[in-house]
Amino acid sequence: MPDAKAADDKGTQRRRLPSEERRAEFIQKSIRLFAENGFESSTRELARRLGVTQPLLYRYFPSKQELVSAVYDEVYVRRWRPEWEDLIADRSRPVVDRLIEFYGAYTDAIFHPDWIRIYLYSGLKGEAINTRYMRVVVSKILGPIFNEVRHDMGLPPREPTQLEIDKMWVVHGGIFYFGVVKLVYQKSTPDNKAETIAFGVRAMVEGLKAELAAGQAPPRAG
Amino acid sequence: MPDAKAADDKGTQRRRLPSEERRAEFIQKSIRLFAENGFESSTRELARRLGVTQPLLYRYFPSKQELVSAVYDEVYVRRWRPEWEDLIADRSRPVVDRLIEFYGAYTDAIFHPDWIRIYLYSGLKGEAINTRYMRVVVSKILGPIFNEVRHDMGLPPREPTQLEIDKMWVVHGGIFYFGVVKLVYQKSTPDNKAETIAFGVRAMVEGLKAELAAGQAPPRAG
DNA sequence: TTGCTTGTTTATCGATTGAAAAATTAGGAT
DNA sequence: ATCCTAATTTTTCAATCGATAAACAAGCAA
Repeated sequence: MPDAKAADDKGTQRRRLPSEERRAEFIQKSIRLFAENGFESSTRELARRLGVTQPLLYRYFPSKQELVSAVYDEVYVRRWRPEWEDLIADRSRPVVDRLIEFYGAYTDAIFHPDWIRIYLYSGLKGEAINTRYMRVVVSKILGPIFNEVRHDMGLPPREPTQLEIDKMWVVHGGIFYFGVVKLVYQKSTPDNKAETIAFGVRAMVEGLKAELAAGQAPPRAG
Repeated sequence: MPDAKAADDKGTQRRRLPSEERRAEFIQKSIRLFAENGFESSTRELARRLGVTQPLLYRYFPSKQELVSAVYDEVYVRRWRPEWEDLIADRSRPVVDRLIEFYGAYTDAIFHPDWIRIYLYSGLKGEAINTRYMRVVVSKILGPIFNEVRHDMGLPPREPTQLEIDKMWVVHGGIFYFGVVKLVYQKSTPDNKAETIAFGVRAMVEGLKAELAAGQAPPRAG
């Protein structure tokens, strides 16, 4: 019994991890795997990457869907930085500067193949968390930006209209989609992220200001 | 949703279609199915929707991958309208007008859930056709727009730099992503497409002009 | 009618999937 | 050493997948 049986144990002897650690490992490797191959990736491939057997997964997650949900939570919820909201609202600095810095930090967080691909996959699946995330973007980013621009123009805050939000989506989504093009389609790293973001921010702020000024101007005859 | 079951065994007697017609039917139903559930959708589900049995597929396509390729061809290649290129280049009209009309027509063609979802799915799969399509966008849309704006400023044409293309991607991709948000994430129809596009086009043209004018200006001391 | 072509179905295979049940074993506590 | 708990593996199952081979049947030609 102390006699180790003829071993294919090789370098990889069976590692025994504390429950919480193993669970975290499953989630981390799942993020990578699901990002690469979508959520239909097999649990066996996942186990293979972890160096364990497939049924072990079901010790930690009652079903594959539960694992997927844990991945969503990690990717969507955990990467949001509450200080971004303060950054946007810091009126001691010019609004364009703030937004350039915000989008720099925001894209630092989300311009990773794992994040972007899981976001796209889950969006295509129609997952509820995706809809929830979009509402967060509107309420924590686009809405606040709208009112910071208004404040910069000396206008009182108000709720943006759907059309105004949609116009902001064009630029916000454009910055995101720039990341998609670079990281997913071209599989490369953007080497001019800062300049491209600055272009987008200026376009958003100036476009928005033009619209708001036109809406504010007295109606012309015609 | 008609449930193809015993009920319509009577009404729908076995339909025998000419080879070409049946093949086209397979492709059309595949577009819908793959758009909904991704390319891992089963051939049995496809056959069910067609009201035929699954092995019939293999009379028309040697493998599922061949069917997928046929879908790509239909969706990517067949929807491109060569007249778009003339529209962008029509110098008898103001450049902003042209671009607003172009993007109106372009989004009329691609703002359909089927197209957008298949585009996203194939992009995530890293299909070669996706890369090819992106190059078409650059050479037939972004590049020409760049030089139309330059012409509008009285500047001679030249190849855009990568940075300039990337900046244009932000707006172009923003318009596309606006469609993604509406059609995929919100599953609704944009009711303000024209105004949103006009906003994007103005932002692209004015932003580009500002950059080109700055690049053109004599260097300042400092 | 008979016969032939071809569109379609029936039956089936081997591989792969998510998942359950039961057997094993690592490793700290006693 | 012995025991006990919990981490891990072995074994297995029922569905489902893409694909093949062979049987069947609709419709035109003679």
